[in-house]
Amino acid sequence: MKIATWNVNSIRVRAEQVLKWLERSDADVLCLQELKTPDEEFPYDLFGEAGYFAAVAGQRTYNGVAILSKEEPKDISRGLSHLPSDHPLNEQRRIVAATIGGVRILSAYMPNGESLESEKFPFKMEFFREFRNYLDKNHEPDEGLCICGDFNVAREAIDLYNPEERGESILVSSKERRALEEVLDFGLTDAFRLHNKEQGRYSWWDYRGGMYWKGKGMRIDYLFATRPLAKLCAASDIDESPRRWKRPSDHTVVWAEFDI
DNA sequence: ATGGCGTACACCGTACGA
Repeated sequence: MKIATWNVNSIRVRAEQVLKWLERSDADVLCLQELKTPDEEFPYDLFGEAGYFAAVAGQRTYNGVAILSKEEPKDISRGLSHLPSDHPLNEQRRIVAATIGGVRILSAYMPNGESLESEKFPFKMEFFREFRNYLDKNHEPDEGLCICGDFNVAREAIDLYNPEERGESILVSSKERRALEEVLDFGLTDAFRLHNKEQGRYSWWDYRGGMYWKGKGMRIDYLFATRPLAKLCAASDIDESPRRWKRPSDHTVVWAEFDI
């Protein structure tokens, strides 16, 4: 089972690229973030014709997440379901979960936070805390659970190009890193790092200044697996090729292959 | 990198992303 994740920065703009990547990769599951599109405008038919079901939690203009899968998704859940649906953390469509081929899959788009001083920063921290609570209330670490998405945090110095200059700033601050590690402490393994130990492997590059072509990016998109699932991870990587296509998303694809 | 790009919605600019 090949599982992947991709922040597409508008599904309406990137639909043909998603199709192209699915055809090339033959992925069984693709988690998507930043659809920027309401449910009724999601291109269900395009992916349906290619043999993929879609579990969608869409929203106009901002956010929006989905899971594409060859097998029909079961028990679809939207948002941080341990909180009320009208809770402030559930106003933005950032979480969708479904069971596919016996594996619980989660597509997550964590808040950016803007800056450490921004009023959006406490929202980011609260979202991380409640994300961990969601895991504790809905899952056990011995289950087959795969959490995919854009976490908007670079885990370590090797996950960004300029760790010294950046110091304590958004996406790399000790507060954000601690919040992400608390999510991982549920019992999750970073699937990319199982098979790739080197520094300088990124999943996002700023559009401005041609940062991709300068090799200056960050690893902020992840595929996390519970231990029993991680043991079955035969391969994983970041596929940079979509970042070189015409009119690309600023993020690229992270994927992992499991022997199931 | 932080005016430098891209997307959405609307309007001919503003909000937001990371």
